This record gives sequence, C-alpha cells and structure tokens, in this order.
Amino acid sequence: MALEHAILVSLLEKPGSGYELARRFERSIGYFWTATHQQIYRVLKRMESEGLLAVRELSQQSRPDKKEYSVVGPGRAVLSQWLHQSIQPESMRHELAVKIRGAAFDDPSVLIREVERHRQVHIDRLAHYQAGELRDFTGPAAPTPLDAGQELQHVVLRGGIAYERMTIAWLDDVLGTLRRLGTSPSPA
Amino acid sequence: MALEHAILVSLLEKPGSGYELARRFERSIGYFWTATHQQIYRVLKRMESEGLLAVRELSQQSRPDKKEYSVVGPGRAVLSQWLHQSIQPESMRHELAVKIRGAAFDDPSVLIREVERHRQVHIDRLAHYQAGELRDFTGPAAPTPLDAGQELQHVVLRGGIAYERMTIAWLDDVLGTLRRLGTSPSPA
DNA sequence: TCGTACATGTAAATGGTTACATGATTCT
DNA sequence: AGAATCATGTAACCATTTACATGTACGA
Repeated sequence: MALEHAILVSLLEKPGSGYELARRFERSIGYFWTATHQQIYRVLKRMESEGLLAVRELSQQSRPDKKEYSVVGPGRAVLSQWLHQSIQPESMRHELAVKIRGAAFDDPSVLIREVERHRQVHIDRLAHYQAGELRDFTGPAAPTPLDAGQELQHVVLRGGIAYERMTIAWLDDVLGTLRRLGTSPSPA
Repeated sequence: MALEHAILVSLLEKPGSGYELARRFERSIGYFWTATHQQIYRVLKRMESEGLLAVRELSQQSRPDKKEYSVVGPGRAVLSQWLHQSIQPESMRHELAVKIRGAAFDDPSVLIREVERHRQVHIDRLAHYQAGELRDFTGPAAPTPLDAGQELQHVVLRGGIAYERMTIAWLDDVLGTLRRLGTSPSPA
C-alpha cells in the first residue's frame, strides 16, 4: 500500500496532524498521490498501533486540539525497506480516453465541451506548479544550493509540469480531431 | 464506475467473451484502463443481469465453450448517458514519485536501478504503441480514409505515445538528479 | 448569520488485487 | 511429459469513495 509510504514520506518531511496531511494531499504530495481525510485518519490510527508513528496530543487555544504524528524508528525502517523493493511500473487509468473512444458510438461533438473543460483544469494546474517551482526552487527567494531533499522534490515537480504540458498538447490534438469529425460525415 | 463503460466501448467495437476482453485489457483498451479477468467476469455477469448485455453460448470444437457478450439497447443508452455527463479530471497516481521523494531519507542511489528499469519498460511500451500506430493508422496497410471510430482510436493512441515519450524524458531527468546527488555530499 | 477553515471521526458501498480452483487442447 | 493458450469462475482481502456526523472560531 503506497498510501502508507506516502504518509511516511510526508511526515518525515514534516510532522503533522491528520488534517494537515489531508491538506498536503491536496497539494505537494497530492500531485502524484491522492487521499481523503477519511482514508488518512484510518491509516494513521493503524500505523500508530503498529508502532510506525508516535502521536503527541496538542491543546491549542482558539482551535480544536490536534494530534501531531511523527515517524519513529520502525516507520523509517518500513520506508527504507520499501525503497529497496521494486514496484511495477504504473499503467495509466485515463477515464477521458475511454470516453473519447466511446464517442464513436454517439455524436463526437458532445465531448468538445468536456475536453475543453479538462484542458482548462490542466492549464490551471500547470500555472500552479510553475508558481510553486519559482517560489521554492528557481526564484530569488529559493535556497541556494538546494539540499538533496529539495533537489528530489524539484525533480518530482518537474515531472508534474512535464505531465501537464504533455496533457494540454494532447487535448488540443483531441479537440482538433473532434472538430474535424463534427464537420464531416461521420457514421455512427 | 468506468470499468463498466470501458467494457461497453470494447464490446461495441467488437462483441467477445470475458477471456477475450481480458486480453484486450492487456493491449488496446488497456493502454488507459486496466482490469483483470476476475473483475471482468464479475462485472459482465452483473451487466448481463441488468440487461445491458446479451450473451450467446458458443460451443467450439477443440476449445472450451465460451460466452459471447454483446451490447444491447439499454447498454448503449447507459454509455450515451455517461458520455453526456462530465467527469472530474484525473489526478495522477505515481508511486515512483513517492519513492523519489522518499529517497531523501535513505541513500538516493538505491533508486537508480529501479528508475532505469522503469525507463526500459516505458521505452518498450513506446515501441509497442508506435508499431501499432504504423500497423493500424499510418502505415501502407492502414485504411484510407479512416472512419470516425478509427480517428478516435488513433488520437487516443497518440496520447499514449506522448505520455510514454514524456515519461522517458522525465526519468532521464530523474536519473541525472539521482546521479548528481550520489556523487556529492548528501545529508540524510 | 453565513461561509470558511480547523479538527476528527464512523459506516456503508463499491472497486480492485491476490490467491485458489478446474479442465481441455496444442505444441515442443 | 511439460508448458502455453483457451476458457470460466469463487473467495478473501484490501483500498477507495461517498455519505453521515459533530463541534469551535473567525471574518464578512
């Protein structure tokens, strides 16, 4: 289960509560792994009971109390062991591609709006990633030189940027194809 | 559930058995949606009981009998309805990226072999996709002009090709980063 | 007063993976 | 005789999503 490992990485980068982890999974670590707060609370509880994490209950004024989790020895060992194992390369899971092929059995033009909407989401994500890159790695406020952890975060972010660029270009290709099919005779 | 819709698309492209669908999910449709035979048999049974599919039992000589499924009216309607709904853009799920960030808490060089292995898998997939493109869409044996269904299959395949190319380039970037970190002092 | 952010959880349903199970035919 | 391909399934487990549930504090 990679959620467990993603949590270990995130808590090693910085200890935090379930709520904070859920927020990180909406940005940063969430660029390549997603999880909802329900999942996170459940897994945190299990990991703590297995001795991979330590908890500190923090009382806060003007805020609900929170439980701050941090990685302890056995948790670090579990992560290290996982890093030494090989995983199988992911296969894609692209629902929009299913729809595009399905459009052959309906009017292809119904998909144009949908594809345009997805394209805009990817444009926004790209802008967001690029802003993060400038802020944390390449801008004047970024530390120089970067340490190993920052270099690795940066290369992962560059992957996200490359992915979004590629996706936008592909969706342009898809839109061109759908529009061509819409203006010429297309048998269902 | 997109597996259901992927099955509808695949069976509209060509009726077939659970076994045949499982094979298609290893290629073609499987380039962007995966499923094992266990999942497929379960879903086919459910879809048939819901009246989305029809079955024909075929006795074959020198082969086990098989059940050939095809899409009937209500199945087509379910697909069409889904095409008219909007879906939310996928977020990535890239386990290797979790590992790369995790490498900051171990020796980054342990990942070099792993990343090289992934890179080779993506190179092989790219070659496989390109061979398929030549065979079905751009080579001399390909039909001209392509019909709408083929145009859509082709644009999806171009997406797969773009994805693999992008991934290979990114993994080269990752390898460069890991090697640089391996040769300079890297604090854990 | 309404919405947003902070904070944590339970329950039910659905989806996906892994292991187990069987059996015929064809090719080497 | 053994491996690969064709063919279909069950069971157990694990992961994920969606809905429900509660409560404080702060700013508009």
